[in-house]
Amino acid sequence: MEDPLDPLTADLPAAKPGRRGARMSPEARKSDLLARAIEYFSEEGFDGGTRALARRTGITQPLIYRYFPSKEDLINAVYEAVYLSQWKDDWTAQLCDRKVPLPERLTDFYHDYTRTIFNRTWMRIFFFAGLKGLDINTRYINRVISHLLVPICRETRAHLGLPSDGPVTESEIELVWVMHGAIFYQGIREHVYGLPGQIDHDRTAAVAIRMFLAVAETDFPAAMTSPLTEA
Amino acid sequence: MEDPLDPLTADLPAAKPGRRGARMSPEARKSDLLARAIEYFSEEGFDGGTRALARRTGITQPLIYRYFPSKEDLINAVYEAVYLSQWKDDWTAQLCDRKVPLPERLTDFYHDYTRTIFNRTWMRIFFFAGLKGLDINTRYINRVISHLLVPICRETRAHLGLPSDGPVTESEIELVWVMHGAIFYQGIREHVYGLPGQIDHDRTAAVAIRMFLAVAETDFPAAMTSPLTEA
DNA sequence: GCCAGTATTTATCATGTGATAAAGAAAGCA
DNA sequence: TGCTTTCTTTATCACATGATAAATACTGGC
Repeated sequence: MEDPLDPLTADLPAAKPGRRGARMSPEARKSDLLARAIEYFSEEGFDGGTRALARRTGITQPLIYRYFPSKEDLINAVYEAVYLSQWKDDWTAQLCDRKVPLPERLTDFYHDYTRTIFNRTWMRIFFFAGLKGLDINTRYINRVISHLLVPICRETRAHLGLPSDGPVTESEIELVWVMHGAIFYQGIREHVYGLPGQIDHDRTAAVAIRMFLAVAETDFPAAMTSPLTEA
Repeated sequence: MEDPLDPLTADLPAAKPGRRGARMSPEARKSDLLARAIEYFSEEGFDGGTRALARRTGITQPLIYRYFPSKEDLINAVYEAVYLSQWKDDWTAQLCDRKVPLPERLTDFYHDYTRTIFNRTWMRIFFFAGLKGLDINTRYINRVISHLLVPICRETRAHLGLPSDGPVTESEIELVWVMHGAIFYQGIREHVYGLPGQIDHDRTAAVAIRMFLAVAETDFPAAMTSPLTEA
């Protein structure tokens, strides 16, 4: 049930440390509750009840409302902890560091990135939120596009010796989506479908990157002047 | 809210045809209710209430229980209609028809396949079920592996002139997953993330197929003798 | 036109939900 | 020790849920 690879919930005691409701400082209680909520909502979805969450946390249900005014506020705190606070601005910088060859940059980036997002809580909450149409999901995707995919397009142009001044087109982004989707889908298989996770992510990501670079060489020139709208 | 591309829910009247509860034959009522349930659960998930479903269908809530003994039975009927009954055995045959060149077979297959699954109801219910850990999801994935991915592996071997007798390895399947995931991910972007669907699926699938075939040429020989377990 | 059959509704139950108010219990400080 | 603070629980509300039983209203056959 618990994912040892997830830094947000990894250090939680198995079930209940001592007896119920052992008095804690507000900060400790709140952060423990938040970690439990991340774990719990990633299993049950946001329709999971506050009573079951309280039981898991080792407190009574009304106590939740002392630390979070409403269930919605608690859910927002979960988003904040799982997505916003785990995003690294380094990723964009890393992708754009032309002192390193692009294939290596992509390999390094996806190594880092998948280590952040390929865990049960991140993946599952992401899809629970997506299905509910919560804006956090849309905003995250837009961030992926603007901070990761578009830079990759620009770096790919440079890598291929193409003129890099014009705006990045939808067609170029679409090519990057193919690579990105192929890699991301591994996490879906493992954590959403629940397939046994014996995939070598780095190795498979390397394949997807090679695939992308091979096709980009032939397709990017045309994609740059695509009739589709810009991004 | 409604998806004109989904044959299962396409011919539903806008909201309520006449007044509430206009008497219908059991067959007509049941099939209408099922179609509404597919549409409704694909929006709200399986935690959606029976009262809201009844309102959408234009009947009262207890009437649902005349046609389906429990909510669970209704959900099972939804699975049956969306997944089991829409699977085409032709797909495997089509993939294995060596009279046609493999790239063309893959293109044709993914054209058909994505026309079946790239709609709001199919995609969303698939993920609702996956997150709930319902076995229908696992069974479907296993079917995809055995009836689609493994055959593609065998056909790829033949296409490349490799010996095709040994068992298909996990490494080979992993390479096919990269292609399959890249294509499938388009549907996720459109229907789960809710991004505006201006993607040319056939065109992007063609890119993924080319990527796969290019990498397969260099990677399949080694993958065939991978140290990983067989499938 | 009436009556039997059945599709549909109204009324209701037991349970579960998010949330609130008041009572209790543990800690810090004089 | 006693008092104040505040962390935690008990008791409870209003409402929603899946499901059942009885009453109603429509339809077809005679």
